[in-house]
Amino acid sequence: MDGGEQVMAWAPPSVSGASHANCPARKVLDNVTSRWGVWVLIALRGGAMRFHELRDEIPGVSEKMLSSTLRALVRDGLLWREVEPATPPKVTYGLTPLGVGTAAPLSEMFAWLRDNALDIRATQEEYDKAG
Amino acid sequence: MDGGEQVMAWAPPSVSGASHANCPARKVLDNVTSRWGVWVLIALRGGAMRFHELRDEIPGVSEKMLSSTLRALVRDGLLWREVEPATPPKVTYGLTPLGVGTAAPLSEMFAWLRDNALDIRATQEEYDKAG
DNA sequence: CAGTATCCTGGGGGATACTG
DNA sequence: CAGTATCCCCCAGGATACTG
Repeated sequence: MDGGEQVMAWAPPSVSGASHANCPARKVLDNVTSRWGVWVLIALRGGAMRFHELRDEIPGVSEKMLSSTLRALVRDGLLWREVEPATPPKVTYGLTPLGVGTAAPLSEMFAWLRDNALDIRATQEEYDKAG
Repeated sequence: MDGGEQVMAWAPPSVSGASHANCPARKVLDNVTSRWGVWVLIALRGGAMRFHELRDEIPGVSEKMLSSTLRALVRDGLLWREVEPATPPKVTYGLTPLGVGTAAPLSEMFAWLRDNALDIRATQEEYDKAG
């Protein structure tokens, strides 16, 4: 995808208790929290899906972006990809154990946000009014 | 920030069990999972911080991006902002209850990724080798 | 069906300078 | 200290077309 890797030996002082000394997880986090990565992970919690099923399930995603998002997540080991040789071809994507552990808190966070949508709206309007 | 709002009345069929019918949380999710939003939320779990403390705590962030990230998260109600009138000025940011509930799973996910960093690296190299 | 290939644009985001 | 203002670049990502 890039080849430049860029592990970013960032060694932060501490980052408030989290203490993530060396951080190769950073790039992965970027993939996970990428525009479409979030939705792919959440969507696949319901079970493995095929390419076009995912596309149809995730509103607004283009095939190009879905494709590259999937590739990145497979590379990170969060997703598996299975090709069934046939015509027409049949390709299935699903969460690996690593992906399950990642998707779970993500889904939890999304649910939290969704459940508090009304509060959020209110706060936003307040903020905009009182600019 | 934009004024265009764009609530995206997306009404997806289901998105695998999550069933997030209407989704104003989407924009918020974008803010949360934005390049720097993640790190701000995680950093503030350790307690409230001042602007420059945050800047120093989050490697690579520019003041411009930190500023706009903070503004967005305050607007969403995930952060509070307190100004202590003085010279020099003193401004503090912290997690609201809403922010705590958001940052918790986020932090959990990050920890999971960090704990599995070695597996991830291995999978990536495997992937790259086997093109 | 499951993708690539190609072209193109908007705005995310860095660098720098300035202000209350 | 805590930001804004300005300039500008780059690439994430959309549209469209094509292939095994």
